[in-house]
Amino acid sequence: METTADDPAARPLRRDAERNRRRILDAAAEVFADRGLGASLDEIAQHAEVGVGTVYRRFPNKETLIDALFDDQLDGIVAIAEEGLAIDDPWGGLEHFVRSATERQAANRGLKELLLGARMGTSTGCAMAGRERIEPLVRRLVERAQADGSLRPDVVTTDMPLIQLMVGALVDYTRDVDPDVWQRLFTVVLDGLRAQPGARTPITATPLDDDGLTAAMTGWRPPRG
Amino acid sequence: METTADDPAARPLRRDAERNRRRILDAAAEVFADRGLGASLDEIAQHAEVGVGTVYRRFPNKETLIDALFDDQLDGIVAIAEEGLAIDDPWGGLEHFVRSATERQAANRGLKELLLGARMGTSTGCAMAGRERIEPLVRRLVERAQADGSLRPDVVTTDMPLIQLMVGALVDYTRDVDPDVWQRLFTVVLDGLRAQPGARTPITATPLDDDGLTAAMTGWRPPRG
DNA sequence: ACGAAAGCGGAGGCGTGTCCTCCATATGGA
DNA sequence: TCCATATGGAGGACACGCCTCCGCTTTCGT
Repeated sequence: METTADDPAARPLRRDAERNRRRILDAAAEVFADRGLGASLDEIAQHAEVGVGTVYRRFPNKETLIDALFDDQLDGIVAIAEEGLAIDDPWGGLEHFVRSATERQAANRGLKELLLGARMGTSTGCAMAGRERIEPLVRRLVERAQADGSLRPDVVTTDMPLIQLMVGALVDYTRDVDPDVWQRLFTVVLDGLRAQPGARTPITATPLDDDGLTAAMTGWRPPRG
Repeated sequence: METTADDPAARPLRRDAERNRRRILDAAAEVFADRGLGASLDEIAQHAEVGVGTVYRRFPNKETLIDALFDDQLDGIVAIAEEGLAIDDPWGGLEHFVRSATERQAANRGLKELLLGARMGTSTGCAMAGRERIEPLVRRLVERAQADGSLRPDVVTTDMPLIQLMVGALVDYTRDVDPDVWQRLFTVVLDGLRAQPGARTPITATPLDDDGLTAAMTGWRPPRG
């Protein structure tokens, strides 16, 4: 019980091994975040300045590594939903969740892929568990905002992940050109979700110019999984 | 000038060759439409009940085949934009364009990829040309609807392709489970685009249930290009 | 200080999947 | 008939990803 509650009969790792373990974890976090889960372990090893063999010694396969990395990332999303529920204003709570969750997915391609189930045959299992934890919270956020009359009554809980998906695609598409444009359309979507369309929320992010659009269309690293 | 204005000094193809050419074109249209441009020529050959060699005899490479196929598909999109401009009501015109174009992309994955520039290194060149023809028409649709006070003034022309992209991603994600769910969120987006949010447009398509959502998340053939 | 145990790197095996070529064989049509 | 034209599909060339293997290095308890 000296390390953590990780492995019952586990001697602590040798100092160099522990150091490399961290390097790998850090590198993997970085690489998965901006390349997606399709990133190869070779790529991660290189980024960690470590041999592939070392990666495989510590994490028997890619899935294990992903699980190790994203468990707490998923907790982060759950926490966001809980924060949303803690906000008194139902619409504010819902908006907080959708916006913050999207921001996090904008910053982390791997997380997005995990949440939306794209990529990876068996989806690493831990993703499923995460989604199951999130779903009831979102349901409550939605119902609360509808009861309150701020969210249009004809949307349902399952529409929310689809919105995340849409905006997530936009994020992937534009991130290299301008990491903030997605907020423009996000505002539009949010306005479309309101039950009482009092006023439009002003769009603040600057739009893409023609060159930017062309750049987004042509320069586009396919995800691969 | 007996075939069409295809090749200046071209003898007509032998009857069997011509027949196969059609088979290939038809098969390619079908396969690209529902698998995306990433579909392999082997796959197309098989679907056309023809050897791969035959495909390559007629179309020296994949790009040529794609160009041959999608030139008029792009014309179709241009035509939709023109129809939109022919409609008196500016909002109606814009909506006609966005909705119809999206429908077409929903029915044709290859077309979507071509228009949005995902996939294919050089994008086949003809895609660029197509986009350049479409852009000014869309610009006019947008400006007209804004002058008229029906489209919110803070969106710009370059936002339109981004909307197509978002909804297109949704379409890809859900098509196998329920080909119509995308219309739900499309309605939301459209409502968010209106300048005067008089009333919400009712959402008509039925939502995904939990199982449907799970199915969409797990069963997901990656595009590959 | 020293030796065994733990760890390391990265070349390379294996599998997969694509584009495209090649050539023995078949077919259309003058 | 006869040959230019066309066919099919095995397989070459290549790229890429996951993961293993093993000779060498480092750590750490004694």
